[in-house]
Amino acid sequence: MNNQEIKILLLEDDPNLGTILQDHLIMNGYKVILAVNGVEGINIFDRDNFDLCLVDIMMPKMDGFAFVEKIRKTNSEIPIIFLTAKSLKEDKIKGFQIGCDDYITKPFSIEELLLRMIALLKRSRKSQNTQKSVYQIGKYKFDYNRQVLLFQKESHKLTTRENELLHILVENIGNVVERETALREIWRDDSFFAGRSMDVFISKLRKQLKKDSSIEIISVHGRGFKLIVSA
Amino acid sequence: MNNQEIKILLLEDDPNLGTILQDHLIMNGYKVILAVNGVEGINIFDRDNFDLCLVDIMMPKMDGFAFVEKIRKTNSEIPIIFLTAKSLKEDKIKGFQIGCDDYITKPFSIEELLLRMIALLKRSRKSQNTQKSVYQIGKYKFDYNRQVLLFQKESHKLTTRENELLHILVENIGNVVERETALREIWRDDSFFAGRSMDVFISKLRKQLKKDSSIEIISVHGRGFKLIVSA
DNA sequence: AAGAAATGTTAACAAATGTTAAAACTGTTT
DNA sequence: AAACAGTTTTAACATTTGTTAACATTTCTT
Repeated sequence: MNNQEIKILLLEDDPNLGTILQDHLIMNGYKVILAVNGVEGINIFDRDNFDLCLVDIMMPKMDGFAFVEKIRKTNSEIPIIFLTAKSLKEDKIKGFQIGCDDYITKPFSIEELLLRMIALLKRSRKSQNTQKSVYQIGKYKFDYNRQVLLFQKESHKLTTRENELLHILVENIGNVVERETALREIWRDDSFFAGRSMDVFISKLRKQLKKDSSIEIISVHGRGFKLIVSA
Repeated sequence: MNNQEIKILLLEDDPNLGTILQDHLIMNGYKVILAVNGVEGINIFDRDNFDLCLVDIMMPKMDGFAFVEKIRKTNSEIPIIFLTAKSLKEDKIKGFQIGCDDYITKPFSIEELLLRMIALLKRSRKSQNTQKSVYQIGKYKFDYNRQVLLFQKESHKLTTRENELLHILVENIGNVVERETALREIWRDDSFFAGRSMDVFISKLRKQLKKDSSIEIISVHGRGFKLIVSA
């Protein structure tokens, strides 16, 4: 799939920022429709088929939250990135995030926005594929879709976090998974506490993979973790 | 590695679908050999060196599973994508997946197939990189991936910094590693203090390599360090 | 030879990670 | 609404790792 086919709905009431963003995104190969408030956004959204929404929260007539609330009723899948002013409480945004969502605080660089868009699009495309993915990890089998870890004949259920974390590790087997990358992808939040939470799950995974001593989750100080399976 | 070098064995008994797939894949730069059943597949597979197999499950003479079972006996690494009819139980396929495998349900788009192929090829190439990282340093063995230093039967864990520093030294064994090079690569910072930190780790490595007196980390005043193993 | 700069070494401290358990949260049942 | 079972987060404490400071020694410069 190519960028040229990806259609973005951009909701931004500030005409300056709006057109600048639109220009940059178009330069990067996306199709972008700009709406200046929630009401207009809804109309446009219903008439077309978008792959991603960029939504400013503070807008006249209908704000970002109201907009998202509306479209979520008919479409629970489309990834949304909120554009927020710094002042806004993070709590509120987090409460609003559903499924494939993320948020980014103004002012932000266009590069950062692009990175997050790519991550979200990749993820949402993945989730469309109902199939896929049994991995061999040493003597274990890991079934990502079913969230189970198999050792010989014994199967063990993984929790959501365990499953996601093991998935990102195994997808990058032999390579370092940066803390920040994992936190962004799984926790959508790279705060201090999210980081500690991740450490807890690393510890849990290590326990669950203990039956094969050739498997190790190595911590790379200051960067992250890497999963290795030695010969 | 380039697409032009990637050789694919395609097993598909339906001549229509078979040649369509072959054409599309060739247009995308792959080399593709088409076989119409398992028996023929085995013969071709044994005579050549493929990077990926696309295997239809339902085939006359020898079906996809039987084919894979055969080739897995001699080659446990090559990635395989099963092409399956919708009716088939997912259980059976999943049970079959080992290591770098995936499957895709007919009908599928060529784009989706290409995406999965790329993902698998990337992963299998990575797992190749994972393996070669053990260096002999005098009487020691140094395993960069596992971050361990082995002397006779005793293994000693290295910290991340020790590991990185020893790695850059051993990769340039006999040659000077410039201070600045190491600092930029490992510390990502060539300030005064980072430099002192590096000196500390050089000191630590010297201690850990003391058991073999033919190993030396020589300091080259004003430039950096070099690792040498005499005789 | 004397002073300056670079390196060697050790130890104190700061920061990151490992681990366990309690608290908070979620969804479900009663 | 209370009780619950399962999951995740937060807190606390232990341990490991990395940085900085201090002082010793070596090397270079003049």
